Amino acid sequence: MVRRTKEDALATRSQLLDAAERVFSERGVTHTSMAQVAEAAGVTRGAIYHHFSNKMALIESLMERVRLPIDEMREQIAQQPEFDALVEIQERTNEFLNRVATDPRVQALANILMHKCEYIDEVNPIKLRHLSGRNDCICDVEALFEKAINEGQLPPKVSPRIAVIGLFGLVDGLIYNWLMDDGYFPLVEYGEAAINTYMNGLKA
Amino acid sequence: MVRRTKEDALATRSQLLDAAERVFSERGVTHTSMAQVAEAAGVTRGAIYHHFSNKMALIESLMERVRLPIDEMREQIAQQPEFDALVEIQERTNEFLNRVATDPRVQALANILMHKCEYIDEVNPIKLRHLSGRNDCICDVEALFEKAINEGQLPPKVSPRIAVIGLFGLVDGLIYNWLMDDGYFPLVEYGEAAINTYMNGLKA
DNA sequence: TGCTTATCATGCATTATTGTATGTATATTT
DNA sequence: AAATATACATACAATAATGCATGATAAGCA
Repeated sequence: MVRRTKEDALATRSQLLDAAERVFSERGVTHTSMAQVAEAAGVTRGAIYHHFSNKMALIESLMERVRLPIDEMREQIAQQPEFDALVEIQERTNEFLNRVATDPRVQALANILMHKCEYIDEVNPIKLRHLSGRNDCICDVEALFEKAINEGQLPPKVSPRIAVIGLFGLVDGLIYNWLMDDGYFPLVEYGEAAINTYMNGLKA
Repeated sequence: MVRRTKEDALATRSQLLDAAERVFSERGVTHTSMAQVAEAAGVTRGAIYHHFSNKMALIESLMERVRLPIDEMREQIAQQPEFDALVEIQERTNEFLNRVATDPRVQALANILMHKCEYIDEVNPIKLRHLSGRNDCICDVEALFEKAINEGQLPPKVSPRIAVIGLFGLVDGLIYNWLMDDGYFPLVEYGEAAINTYMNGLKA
């Protein structure tokens, strides 16, 4: 093609990211060549190398694209301090499960991260960023658990640290298994039930 | 080298599998070439291609090597019908966590499966075998949950299906997160606590 | 209006990896 | 003891992917 306008270039960039998201999620990151991404986006490799210096930069941009809405959500939640800490935890996790189950883009990203991407040294920056984002969420929820304990919603013997590690393990594991064998079980229904069970166990 | 005896050949094969396990777990499956596996095993690619037709066959053999002990364990457990279903479930899961945390070979395999291997179409047979093995375990535990419900250890409103999905999600998620950020939390201690919480939640 | 630069396409050289073919020496068989 | 098959090492050809260099065309700007 020829030189397009700036908006067109932005659109091309978006198309490339969309295509990468799809193709990576379908065929795996390292098993997908830049040419295949380009083809899926309807352009040539030249377009990719113009917008992204290499595959890792492409992936980084993919991650950056979802980091923004996540951060927004965290800020938004942080602004409205919730009355009931436990309810907030449950609502957040359920909301998260729902997003994974219904939003195809979130689902594709989760699939890439959990099943279509090898964590090797080269992707360390991406991994670190992912872990850092996770860690922020973990801290949020841990604080909520602490609040719940202080307000007597949970017995004081509960360790907020262990509670949050278990909760995140449960959520991640549910999503991991659900993505691995799609349709094996209804994620939202079973997931909410399992999380409810876990939260009840904390109260006992 | 030269022609060795049959036992030597078997040893070479073992070395190759050991090396593959290590190197795959460290650097990822697709990011590791056959030459690197051979080098780690102290042989050349010729040795690999003599024992395994390609990388997929090598991985399949890796999986086969752990499937045997797992099946043995299942049979062994099946032979001694346990008195207390819930205790058996807990003991099994704790045993599993312990194995992952302490046995470096099990740990390497789990790491490969969860973090160092892209699930693409080509590894479908491996994935299917993995899922089938999982499914057997899931059925075992589901039956145990049913038994626990029938014997009044759990309230009848509990769905054994959902219970087992949640439990496996929890265990897998704990291992997944622990492997992702090694040393982040003590797997056995926190894991047992979280599982205990979950099981208590089922009783409520 | 003319120059510069952004947006891509196309072609090329390099590299890495794979699979196989061949070689070789020894174990195993007859 | 001769023949054969095994257990590898080595060499080679084919493929594919990457990164870059170059080309083309129009947008943005003075």
